[in-house]
Amino acid sequence: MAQMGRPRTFDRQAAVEQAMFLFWQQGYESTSLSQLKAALGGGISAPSFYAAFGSKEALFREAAQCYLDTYARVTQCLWDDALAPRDAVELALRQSARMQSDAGHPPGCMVALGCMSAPTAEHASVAAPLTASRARTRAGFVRCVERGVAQGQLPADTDASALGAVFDSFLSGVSIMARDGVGQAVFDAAISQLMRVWDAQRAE
Amino acid sequence: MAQMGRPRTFDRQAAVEQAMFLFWQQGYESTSLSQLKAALGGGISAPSFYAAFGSKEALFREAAQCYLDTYARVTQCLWDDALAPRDAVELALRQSARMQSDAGHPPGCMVALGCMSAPTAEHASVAAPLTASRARTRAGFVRCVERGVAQGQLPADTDASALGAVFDSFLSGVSIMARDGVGQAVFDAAISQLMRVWDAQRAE
DNA sequence: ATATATATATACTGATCGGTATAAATATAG
DNA sequence: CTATATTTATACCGATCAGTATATATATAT
Repeated sequence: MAQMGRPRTFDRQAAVEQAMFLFWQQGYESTSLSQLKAALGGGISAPSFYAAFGSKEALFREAAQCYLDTYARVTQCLWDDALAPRDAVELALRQSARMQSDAGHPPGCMVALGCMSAPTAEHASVAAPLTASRARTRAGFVRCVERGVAQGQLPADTDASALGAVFDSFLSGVSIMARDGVGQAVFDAAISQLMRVWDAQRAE
Repeated sequence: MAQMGRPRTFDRQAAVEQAMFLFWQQGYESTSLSQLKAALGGGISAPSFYAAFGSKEALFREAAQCYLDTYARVTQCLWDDALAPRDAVELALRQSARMQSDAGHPPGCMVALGCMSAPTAEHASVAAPLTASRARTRAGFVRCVERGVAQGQLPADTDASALGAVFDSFLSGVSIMARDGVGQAVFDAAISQLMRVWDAQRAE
């Protein structure tokens, strides 16, 4: 049977997505309830907001999870053992750089930029899911390097955490460059250069 | 002759530095006047604040300039023609990564993290000096690559903007990793790996 | 001493912050 | 129909936001 009570007049999931775009653009603390209420569902009232989402913090958590379930999937290939590890790294970099440069949403990656989303001590815990996601991606790069070693494509004395950090730091930096208006073509050419770090390690 | 009128009871330059640390940690929008008043000179009143600095925005500009004149100098070597271009790039990376990891101030780089310091449209212009500094550093990396080409250390068909973007994006990413607690030793090892991008380009 | 200049302390401003109390509107369940 | 469940609209809450008016304190200039 369907839901009892008066039905809401806006699409809840669409509203979460609109909130995600606002938080993606401005971060948690700099996005006000007024902005959210004005944007969600074309404008909703305060009681509708709290009835639907509970609080600003709860909505941010939903919006962050929405991002992780969609846009953030571009780096999921780092955990795909069916891919050669070098291919997985390159694919993650290219897919993420392309996503971050796409029109239709704020530039950069909400997870990377989220390290400044809730910078005061008071709200630090709000951005914890984003912090965890950054750690996961970092571990994914390291894991690919370790797979490269295990499969004999990289020498046994390879410093996996250092090589993983090279790829991860580059990718985090793409968010800042994308915010500054650097375009996708530059990222693609840069990734081609960056992959030589892997190949140089291999040749030794 | 000395200053007329009642002397202020706090060190103005020290207060600018304390404000710089707060803005560095939290960004422009997330740092409140209450926090600034409580921190500056061990606690000052609102009229003292406005008499000394004019406004929150004016103080941020001073704090940003203070950063640019001190901590941000680590990348100045990118413009030093007395250095071999490859050495200049490596020195900028190592000096910046070390500075960003230093205790005694917030982790990461205020310029890089400043891309989320004033994320709303209302205050976007406040962070303009930081945006300009990022563009300058980016141009510095490209310039070093171009010097490498001009001096015959890199082939003539080198894509300077792509290679420059590799170094710049990596360095921007260091700010995010430093915020996440990654230590300086990892950065140093990563930089050694990253410099192979230059060497691989040279070998062709 | 008086005038001038600057900084201070106390108190306050309107606007916005995130969030809520109350009650009317609109659906289903029986 | 009535009872129940849920969303809505209007109005409001105390707290904090960045910033200021007024008057007092403390220095130099003459």
